Amino acid sequence: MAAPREDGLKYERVLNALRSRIADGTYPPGMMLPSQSRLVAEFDVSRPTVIEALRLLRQEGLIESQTGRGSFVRGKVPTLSLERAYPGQRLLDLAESESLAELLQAGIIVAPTRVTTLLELPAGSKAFLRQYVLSDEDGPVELVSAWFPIDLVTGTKLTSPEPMDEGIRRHLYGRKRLRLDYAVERTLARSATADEAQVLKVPAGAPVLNLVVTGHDADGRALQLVDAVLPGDRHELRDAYPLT
Amino acid sequence: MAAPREDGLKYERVLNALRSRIADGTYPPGMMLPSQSRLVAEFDVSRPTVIEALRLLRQEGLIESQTGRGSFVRGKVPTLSLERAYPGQRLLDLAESESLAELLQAGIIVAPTRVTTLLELPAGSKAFLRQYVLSDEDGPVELVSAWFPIDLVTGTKLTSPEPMDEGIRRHLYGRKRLRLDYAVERTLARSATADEAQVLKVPAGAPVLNLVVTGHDADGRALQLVDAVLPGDRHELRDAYPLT
DNA sequence: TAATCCAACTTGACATGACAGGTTGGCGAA
DNA sequence: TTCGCCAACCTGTCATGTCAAGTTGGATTA
Repeated sequence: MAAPREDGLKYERVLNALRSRIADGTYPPGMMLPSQSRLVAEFDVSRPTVIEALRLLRQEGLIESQTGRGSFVRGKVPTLSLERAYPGQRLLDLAESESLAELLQAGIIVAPTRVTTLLELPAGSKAFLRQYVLSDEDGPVELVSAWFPIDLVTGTKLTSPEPMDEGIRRHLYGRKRLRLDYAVERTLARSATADEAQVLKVPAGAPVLNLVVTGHDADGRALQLVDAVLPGDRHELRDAYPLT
Repeated sequence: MAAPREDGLKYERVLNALRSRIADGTYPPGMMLPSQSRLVAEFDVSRPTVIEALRLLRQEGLIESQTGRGSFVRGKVPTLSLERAYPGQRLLDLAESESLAELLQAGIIVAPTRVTTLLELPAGSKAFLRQYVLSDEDGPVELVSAWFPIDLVTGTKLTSPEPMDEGIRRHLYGRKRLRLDYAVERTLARSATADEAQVLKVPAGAPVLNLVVTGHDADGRALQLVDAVLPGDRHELRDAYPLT
């Protein structure tokens, strides 16, 4: 009666089965799923287990349920969505695995006002900067600057120009007991600076999309700022999600 | 033992109580919540009910749970997040309640390529456009264009220049049985066109942030396109969310 | 024929009980 | 003193059963 721990969780088995039936068209959009009691019979699990699987499908936007009627397949949200919804989340992760990036500089320099403001540092103070460019086959597509308050990085491996062997987050937690808790993401359009234009190989003053993401600990203190600049006319951010 | 339907659901009572204790600092960030069994005793509900409340708190990013240890209060995500995560969702809603907006035009005109492509219409075809400007005390801040395929709006009240008395979505569903199922959102930076510059009162060619949101039905057909242009240097999109 | 009522389904909300497996702190042995 | 073991907690998962409430379609009635 208890739990077959080996081959995965029961609600996951139901979840995966239903998800793939939706994906391969066995249950086309608009169709009603088998009722909960029917699923109970088919998968030989209890109703709460079925309900858990349906809840997750609903959360993924794949189905919707109406009491008294049933659960129905929704249209296909072009995958991705959900987990990778926030571009900024990708950026914070990126600062950890900079595999395909070319490091431009790593060092302590005077931070621009925008950075000191968001990191809550005194104006004119210095901060640690790691900056790199991401490219695809057509050339540079993204200029990423990761800023850290100095007191966070002194005595850590962040200051060395070599790639990090462990993630930044784990590193900060190990050394300073600091954990990122939430992020604030700002999106704006502006003209490229001369430096940016040169690195990204766009005309000076060309419109660029600028993402500024700050990572905060549970007390609201800003621990990290990642600034991404991408050429506005050549790249766009795309995101898909279900409507309710 | 069954259900006091009148005064709200039990898991909601627990949820609200815990949420307000987190909000008012009774449970400060980092603190461990009372264990599930303690909450069962305090609220006089069953454990599944407590678990449901905790699940929702976790989903809101307010707490995090570790098996074997307990549930812990996370830092304050500056509210909003969650529901209002997608700027595009706001835009699709906006097209329904255009209270504070000034209507610039409403009519059928030849659609630009970008619009016909995304709405999957033949190049050069006409489409229905409703266009308005949103302003705040400093002047115009957003130029919004809502496009619809012609066959969707003929015979509906959408073509009249008066504000709609019922929402666009409900209207479409009532007349044509069409339901928006998911949205695709694109964010890019570009230079303002002459028209846009004039309406938004920015210099010609100034960088603008451009959101293009398409609403699709369950079959993937694009039913609606909303294009928002905002002056890049004066306004930014901001979003906050928990990190996991 | 048309309106009404009801039985059969369906989802949602809970209670109770049970076991698995991670975490922690204290106690006793080396 | 230090290491290792173990009992006490804690969350996660799952089964079984109950009741409420919305929906639907067919039988009954006016």
